[in-house]
Amino acid sequence: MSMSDPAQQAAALLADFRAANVLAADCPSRLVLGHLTSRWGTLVMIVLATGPHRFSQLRRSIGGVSERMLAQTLQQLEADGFVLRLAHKVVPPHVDYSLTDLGMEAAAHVVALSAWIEAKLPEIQGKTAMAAE
Amino acid sequence: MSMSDPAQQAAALLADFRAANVLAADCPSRLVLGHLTSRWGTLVMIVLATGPHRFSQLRRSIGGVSERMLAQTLQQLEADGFVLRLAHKVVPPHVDYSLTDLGMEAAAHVVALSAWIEAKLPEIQGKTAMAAE
DNA sequence: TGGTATACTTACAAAAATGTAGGTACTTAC
DNA sequence: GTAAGTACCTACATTTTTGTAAGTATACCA
Repeated sequence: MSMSDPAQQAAALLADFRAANVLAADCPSRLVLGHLTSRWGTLVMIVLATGPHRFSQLRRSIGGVSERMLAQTLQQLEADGFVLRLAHKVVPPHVDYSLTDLGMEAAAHVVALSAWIEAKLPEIQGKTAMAAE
Repeated sequence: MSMSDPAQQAAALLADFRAANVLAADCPSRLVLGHLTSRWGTLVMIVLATGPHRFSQLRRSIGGVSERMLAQTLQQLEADGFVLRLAHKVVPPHVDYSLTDLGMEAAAHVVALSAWIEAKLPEIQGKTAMAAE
């Protein structure tokens, strides 16, 4: 558990040469991965990949999100630079959400994963059989 | 909120022609997506994508996992047919975990996403600046 | 004889995520 | 004038997730 393990020392040393490593507990990439793979984050990216949406449009598109969670998720994705928020100064409010270039790249991966799952679901469920949860 | 909205009815109708849809709250694909994008599920897939591992080997490779969470995560992934568990009947126990063919396909997407994040982290952090959380 | 290692499971507790309900400010439709 | 729509925020309660510690059975090492 201490740093007397040579294998651990070598791993720590290697980490310095690597920009980021999701396997390291304290690597910032873990946070980003967390945002992109969060319960609602993934779905928001998938919907925005089809084009810009307004807040309530997103809410209606994503089955089960609450306003609170949608707002929170959008803020995280905006902070990471994946989502662009464009508020028109009118009343009632009108806000458009869209993907940045960075967001589009990220979304591509997320969309690919979810599309794969949707396509393979029958096969996956076949194997799962009666396993619960 | 009721089903009197024609747009919602159309969406519901369309869903019947689609095998699976992660945007629907009750679609089973959501569960699978959840397993693959869970905090530890993603990391397990990433490590297993590099080859078979034993339980404690996985535990050491993935910074921060507890035994409890690793065991639970592996069971989910096994139930979905992504991971194969091979227990040798010896004492002390020896169990090998590896990806099934299905698991390798799934892992490819997860690995692509995490690799992209690792590569783009500097750019992402640059945009994030001082945003917390 | 005691400590370490393997691969777990279980009970309990703490932490984190999420939902619910209410409020804001204003406008259009009925 | 009343209800609904817009895009949120805040407080509070509940649910879910996750961690911690202990236990299981056996064998190897000193």
